[in-house]
Amino acid sequence: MFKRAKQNRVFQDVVEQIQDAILTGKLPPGSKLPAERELKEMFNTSRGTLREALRVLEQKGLIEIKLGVNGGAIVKQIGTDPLMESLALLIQSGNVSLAHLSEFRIKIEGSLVELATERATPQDIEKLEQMQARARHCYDTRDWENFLKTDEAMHTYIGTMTRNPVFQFVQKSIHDNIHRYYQDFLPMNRERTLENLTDFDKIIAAMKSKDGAAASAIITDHVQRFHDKMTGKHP
Amino acid sequence: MFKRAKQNRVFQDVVEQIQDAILTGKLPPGSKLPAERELKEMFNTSRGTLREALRVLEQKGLIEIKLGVNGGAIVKQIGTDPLMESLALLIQSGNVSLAHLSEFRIKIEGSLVELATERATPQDIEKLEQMQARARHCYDTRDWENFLKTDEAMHTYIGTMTRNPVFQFVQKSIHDNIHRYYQDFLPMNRERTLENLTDFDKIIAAMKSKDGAAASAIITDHVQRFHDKMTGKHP
DNA sequence: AGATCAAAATGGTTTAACCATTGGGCAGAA
DNA sequence: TTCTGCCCAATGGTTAAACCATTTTGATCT
Repeated sequence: MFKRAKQNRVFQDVVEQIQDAILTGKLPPGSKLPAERELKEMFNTSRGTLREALRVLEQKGLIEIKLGVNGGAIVKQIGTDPLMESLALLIQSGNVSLAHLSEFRIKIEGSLVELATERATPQDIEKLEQMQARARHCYDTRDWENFLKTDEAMHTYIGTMTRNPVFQFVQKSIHDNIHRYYQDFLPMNRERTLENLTDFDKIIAAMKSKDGAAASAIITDHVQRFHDKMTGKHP
Repeated sequence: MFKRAKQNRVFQDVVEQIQDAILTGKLPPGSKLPAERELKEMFNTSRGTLREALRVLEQKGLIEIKLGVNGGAIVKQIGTDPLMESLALLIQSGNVSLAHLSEFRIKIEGSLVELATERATPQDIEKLEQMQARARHCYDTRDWENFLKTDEAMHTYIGTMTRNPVFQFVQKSIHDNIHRYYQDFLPMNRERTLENLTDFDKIIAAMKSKDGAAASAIITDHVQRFHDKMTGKHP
């Protein structure tokens, strides 16, 4: 019949008011909030309490705080950073294992490539081919570090080709979190890089012929092989 | 050559130390931190600064703070709540649309059901059939509210059948965030509920015969139809 | 003009006090 | 004895005032 009376901590009220103003666009990204000593007056609270509210907003990724004169709280463009951090916490806590993540990635990357193939423009294909050429050059000159960077950039670019930020975020967060823990076990040798090159050749070819199913199958297999190698070395 | 010297705000150092202790298991879930006035001495800092650190840890979902005597900061089991909150922020900010979410859901739910089918135990099937019976009873008595609850419970249960928390989290967060904004447009009528019942009949049958591809196709179509109806009413 | 330094604005930290909530214990009534 | 009501102490929540650290601005000197 009755709901529990709301526990009202002052700083939470401040957080809600500012967050509301940001989400409704009254405080657009890039705009600066008044100085702490002014805000304190506006909210009729103490500086300590106000600062607790700012800490929360900062942690949520809604504002960024700069030092010095003309410093202060600046409204940020909302991004995926806090999401990534939370995910990393989940993984580090052991509530989610790398095997779980990897399994998920294997499934999702197939769908992602399929969607990317459907929506690929000629410019996209061209861009991918340029990147693939760069990767091949790295292979020829045995520049493994840049090969890895290019490889990652290609995966990321395929993510943007979906034109769907959810796929992009999920791919990036899964990829980052897997590699953060696996990179020590990444043996970069001729064999593996060549395999990578061949796979991407096939994927680009499948995309060119608009064969989403084929592209999906290739990348699924590609990611699966990576998964097997890593779990083999790190059981 | 040199990295920028780290901006060391005192409260950040406190956050890191406590977070470290939690993640390494030195502070297991359920354990209680010392009182603020003790922690303040241990870290050799002021209470205000210490409280800023606690606010951050609270926002990260690592601790929970209780009031009164015997109150204090209690280490929480790390869960998906902060992740869900960040995702909700992204959606509310307009950086991610419901169409994006829904498209993602259509893809992921298929993979999820496929995996669930592979791993379904006879007990799982039995559980699903019980829930389906309950849903049918709700349909017969026109109890739409409980029908919806049962429907959601079945989706969630299929998520747990994957035995992979990543699938479970992604499914739950996507589902929650879609329904939070769509529920006003949910017309619960005989036709739609019957359709739901029929779909689940088919899915359970496919699971029984271990036909993951079929189960996947059915649920994908199911979710797609939901998506079309919602976007039709709310373009 | 350019270099140098001082001042002011602003976030970061400290201190000390008081308020609010909660749980436990104690005294008195039933 | 047992229940009720009250008070007390521990603990988080809030306030106030001061000082420190960083950074920009601009005035001054060369």
